[in-house]
Amino acid sequence: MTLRHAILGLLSKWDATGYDIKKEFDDFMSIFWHSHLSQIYPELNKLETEELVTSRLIPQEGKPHKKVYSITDGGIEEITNWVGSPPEIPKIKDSFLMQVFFMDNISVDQVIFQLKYYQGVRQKRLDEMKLTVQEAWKSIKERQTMTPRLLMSSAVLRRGLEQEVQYIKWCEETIQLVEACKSLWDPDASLDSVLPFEEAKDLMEEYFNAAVGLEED
Amino acid sequence: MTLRHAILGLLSKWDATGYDIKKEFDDFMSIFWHSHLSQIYPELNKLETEELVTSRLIPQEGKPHKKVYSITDGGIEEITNWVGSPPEIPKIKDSFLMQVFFMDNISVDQVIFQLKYYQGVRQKRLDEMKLTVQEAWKSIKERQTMTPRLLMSSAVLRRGLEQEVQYIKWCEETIQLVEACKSLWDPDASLDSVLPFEEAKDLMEEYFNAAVGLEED
DNA sequence: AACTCATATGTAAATACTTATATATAAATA
DNA sequence: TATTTATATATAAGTATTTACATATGAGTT
Repeated sequence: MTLRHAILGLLSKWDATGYDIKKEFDDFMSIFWHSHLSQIYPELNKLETEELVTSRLIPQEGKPHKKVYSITDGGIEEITNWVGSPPEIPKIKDSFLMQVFFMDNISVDQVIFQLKYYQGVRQKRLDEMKLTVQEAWKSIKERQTMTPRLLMSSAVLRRGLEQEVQYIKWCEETIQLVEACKSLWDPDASLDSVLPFEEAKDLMEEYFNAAVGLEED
Repeated sequence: MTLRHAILGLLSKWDATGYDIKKEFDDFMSIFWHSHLSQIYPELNKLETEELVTSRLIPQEGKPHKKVYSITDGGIEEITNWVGSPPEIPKIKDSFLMQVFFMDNISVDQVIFQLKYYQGVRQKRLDEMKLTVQEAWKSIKERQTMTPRLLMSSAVLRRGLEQEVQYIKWCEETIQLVEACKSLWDPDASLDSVLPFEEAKDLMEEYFNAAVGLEED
């Protein structure tokens, strides 16, 4: 039921085609949503039969015709109600964290490789996002205006950015921890090469305290 | 295709019933995964026909019988391959961030209310998680042993914790920003009560820099 | 005494989402 | 020149997920 609100929310800002909506999803909104055209088009149809949106056909030369959707008063009411309704904690599906959770099944070197690889992928994403922010920031300064709309989308953008920054930092610190605890993986290690528990404990405490105070007694 | 890996991963640690797996999902694994029993049972059946797991019936007195699943060599191979396969950035669906994105449709007071409410919900979740960590930590110190398995699940746990901490901090700082920019919402405000652009710009810059350096020129 | 919760396994139906296919043209790239 | 990409809409088929239903018992709560 959230896809309809993603669509209505966008149409409360501008008129748009299904294709436009998809581009918006893939661009800025990818921080918190995604969807395929094959899901967007039927949803727009449903919204039209429910009279939350209306459409008009716009013929184009050389390109396929456009079906431009506009929001109705009913649609505005629906999206406004939803935005003000009690928020829920989204149920996460993070397949990489799941891989990490089961990484005791592979070698330390593989673990470190996976973490480094993922860190790189996230870094690339962060770099792209930073470019977007800088462009947006430039145009805001040129226009010399600040609006609630800009404010709220900036809040979302900051959340997206800091999420990337923090994931990268987590990768880094986890690589360090695993590197320091390497000998735990080796069952054939001689006793003096095995990590003593006290040392592991200290490393872990440091690792946790870098992110959250555990205030334990 | 990830549910099967969640199940196989768990069965690579211990034998379990579908019911046990569901509890594990709802408990520790909720940081990165969730699923319903009505999806877990059919998936276990599929895994059995593919010979990645085997099952045996265990009758119980007073309670329904148990169907305990064990992983096979084929299952171990499958999960090991998957854990070592190239990780992908999960596509996020965060309906709260979407609500925030469209919050220019409601009043400032409602915006602040929504943010405060969500912060509270997240805080409650963090408090629960902290309790779990403290218990786990106590038992680790009692057992005086550290293993790759414990290490990797600790890494996931830390990620979960810091995610909560950061979301709470984001709520706090966003509330402050919105509070400071309140006058933007009021179209009837007299000119001198409207937030000047320069002031808004400074507030925004501070807001972004608290999380990420934008290194702009 | 009636209701809810935890244990335990399942099926059925409905919804949501992904992947593949179909059509049509212009522009850009290999 | 052939392929890919972008524009634009749409359907079909398959997979994944959620919600509802069905059954059974013991323990705890209202």
